Amino acid sequence: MAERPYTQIIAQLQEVGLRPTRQRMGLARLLFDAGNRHITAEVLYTEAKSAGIPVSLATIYNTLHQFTAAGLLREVVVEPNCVFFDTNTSGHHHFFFEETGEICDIPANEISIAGLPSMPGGAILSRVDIVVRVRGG
Amino acid sequence: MAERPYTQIIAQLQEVGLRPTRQRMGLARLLFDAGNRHITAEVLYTEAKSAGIPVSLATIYNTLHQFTAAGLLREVVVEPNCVFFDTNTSGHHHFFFEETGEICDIPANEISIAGLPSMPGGAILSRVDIVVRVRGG
DNA sequence: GTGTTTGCAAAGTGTTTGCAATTTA
DNA sequence: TAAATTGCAAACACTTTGCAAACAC
Repeated sequence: MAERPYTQIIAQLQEVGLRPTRQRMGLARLLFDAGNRHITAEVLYTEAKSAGIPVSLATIYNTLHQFTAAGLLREVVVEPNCVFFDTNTSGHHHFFFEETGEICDIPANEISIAGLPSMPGGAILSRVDIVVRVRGG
Repeated sequence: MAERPYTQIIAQLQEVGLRPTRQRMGLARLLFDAGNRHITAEVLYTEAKSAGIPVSLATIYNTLHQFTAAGLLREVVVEPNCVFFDTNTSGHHHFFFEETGEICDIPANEISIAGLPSMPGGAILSRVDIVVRVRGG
């Protein structure tokens, strides 16, 4: 996969109101230039280190939350103490492999909800998360 | 609501292979004698204290996990650092109120999945969790 | 220059563990 | 009495915070 030009990464960050700092650009490249990813803070930190991006764990957390708030990432929580950040922010759902603790996307056309429940008085639908938990495979 | 006789609580615990200790019986009463509940470890600890059940937080965690393993409870994880234990273990789903951090049951007949995805090679379906996230209400 | 971002190390949160004392059967 | 259970306090993993130095504009 060819690297995106820096100008494009800079534009992506500026569009959501984030200054294109060295750390954010490096992390954006790791996150968004390799197809859909489901990554934890620790793993991203390790990857950043091996990629030679000078960054601290605190900044990893800051950046992941800023990217999430900006709509570049989606947070996926399946198990206690296991938070993934998903680079696919479009409506889709996940398989969760109970043995390995990993998740993967369910193709959008392979699942849907029949009959959304009526919202409890006055509530507004925000999002529907479906997790299909599987063993083995 | 009339209290269940102790014999019934003892039987319930023995059925799943747990010794009916003072702590487990007290917690079982708090958990199961008040309809469907979605409770956190901390809240159960507080309730146990006010109910005069002599119990430590470590035992709360042990007991919740033992009850879950025994099928008396179901663990529901929606947000990082927010684990609920649900006394309703039959197949059903949840609303999550983003502002208050609370959850509540979705009546079973009000939601269902159209078209389960094909399992990734060799995997066996364990469970499907649906969380309908709402704001306000 | 001014305001934002970063890194460090410390603090925080929720949960688990090790082990001696207690309780159950 | 033997085995299971409990409580305490310490350890733990993960995440957040405070503040000074570095950086972007």
